[in-house]
Amino acid sequence: MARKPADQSVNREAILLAAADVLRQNGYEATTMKDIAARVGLTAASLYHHFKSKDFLLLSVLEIGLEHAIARLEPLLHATDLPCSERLRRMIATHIIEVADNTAVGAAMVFEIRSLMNAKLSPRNGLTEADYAEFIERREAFFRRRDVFEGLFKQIIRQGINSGEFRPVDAGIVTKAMMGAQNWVGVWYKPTGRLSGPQVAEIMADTFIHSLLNATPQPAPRQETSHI
Amino acid sequence: MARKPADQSVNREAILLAAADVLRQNGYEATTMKDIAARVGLTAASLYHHFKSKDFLLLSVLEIGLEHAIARLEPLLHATDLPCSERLRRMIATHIIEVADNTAVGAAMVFEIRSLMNAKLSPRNGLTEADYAEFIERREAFFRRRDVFEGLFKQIIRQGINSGEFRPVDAGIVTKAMMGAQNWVGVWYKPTGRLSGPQVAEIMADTFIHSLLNATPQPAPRQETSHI
DNA sequence: GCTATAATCGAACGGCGATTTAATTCTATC
DNA sequence: GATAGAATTAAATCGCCGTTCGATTATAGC
Repeated sequence: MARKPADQSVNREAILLAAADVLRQNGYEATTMKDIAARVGLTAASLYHHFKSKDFLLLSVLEIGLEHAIARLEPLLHATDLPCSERLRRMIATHIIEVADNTAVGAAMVFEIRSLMNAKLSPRNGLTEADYAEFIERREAFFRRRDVFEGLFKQIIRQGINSGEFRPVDAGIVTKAMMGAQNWVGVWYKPTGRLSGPQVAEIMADTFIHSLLNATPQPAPRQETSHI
Repeated sequence: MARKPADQSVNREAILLAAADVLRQNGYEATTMKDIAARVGLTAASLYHHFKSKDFLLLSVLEIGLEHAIARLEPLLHATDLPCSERLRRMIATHIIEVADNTAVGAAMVFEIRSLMNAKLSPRNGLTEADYAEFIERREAFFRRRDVFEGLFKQIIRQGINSGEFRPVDAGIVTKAMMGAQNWVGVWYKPTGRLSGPQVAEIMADTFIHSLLNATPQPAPRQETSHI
């Protein structure tokens, strides 16, 4: 009957951050409400004051992560004073730095989407009809936004191809390759590793830009051709 | 007390294939022994005749998938009559075709490694001390083999750089990018999609090869530089 | 201070899933 | 055709997890 004497009021955002972190380590199914609650000094029951269910909590985590990522990338896409290659380079680098910096949200984006799709909820159980409808709606909105996110990269690639700056490639597949490489960073990157986040970002961005440029670029590339 | 009149004797391999398939759809934690058993017309209890535990089952799935992949790639690495670019191209394409063809094993490789690491087993519970030791040992062997797999790609990149065929890049990071892009195929690829597995494989392989080649390649690239 | 509301808690409920057990059926071999 | 071992099963165990509920405490506005 007693209650924790600690400071009250853990806000929604703190819970979401903690959840993202636990989720990255354990995955949705293996993560218990107790785990998440413990990270913010609460009990599992308390979480239900902030979120309707575990599914809604996962959904919220993914939503803020995705919106954050889109918000950072969109301005870069529209920096029309820069050539496509430079815009794309910055987009890739920006996102990778973000993923390396906050692997929680990044990795969650990779791994937990399947859990979201398989979310086994039905109007029965506790959930209200309205709650069920809300979940379905928000989940579909999320997938639409994910397509938007991917579209940011696809757009700039197409633009570069049309302007002749990039060689003609299948923009869809190249985009998928980028997504995979970028997402994967959240899985293997460790802050204690050989390279920093920005360093990794630069190398990867360079790799993809190089794969898109024509064989005869305008500015001479600074590079030795041969060395033992 | 009765028993299924169906054909008896479901062999180990059939179970592993079924498990890989269910695993890809649901993930390790969300997959029940009952799910796997149902795919091969058995009950959950029957699986324990073939595997010591769910953890061992997962481990076995990953082991065969990885060995299969390595076996297909190793010959290509050692085809020294071909230039590095061609060898790498074939390695990438081969693996992507494999992943697209058998998304089960491919996706499992991506997703379930975390479950493997977090496998919450201890000598207590049912597990024997010996069983526990065996699991730990096999798991570490698996991770070593995974490094070998990744090393196949890293090696050929380094070789190409040393021979001057590839431009100097950070082989480690480029390899990670390849791993991410390749693994990701198992997540988004659908046989009913716009492109076939081999088509996807060719485009992706081309993308990465292009990112490695020097600006002045020996054979003239066949490509229009500009088009409206 | 009083009251409404927000935030939290302990405890209990209900279900499900991994695993065990003991029994049953198949299959091959002698 | 008896027997041993392999393969399978139903049923029970045991623990955990999501969720609910009623009660308790903090906080803010009056």
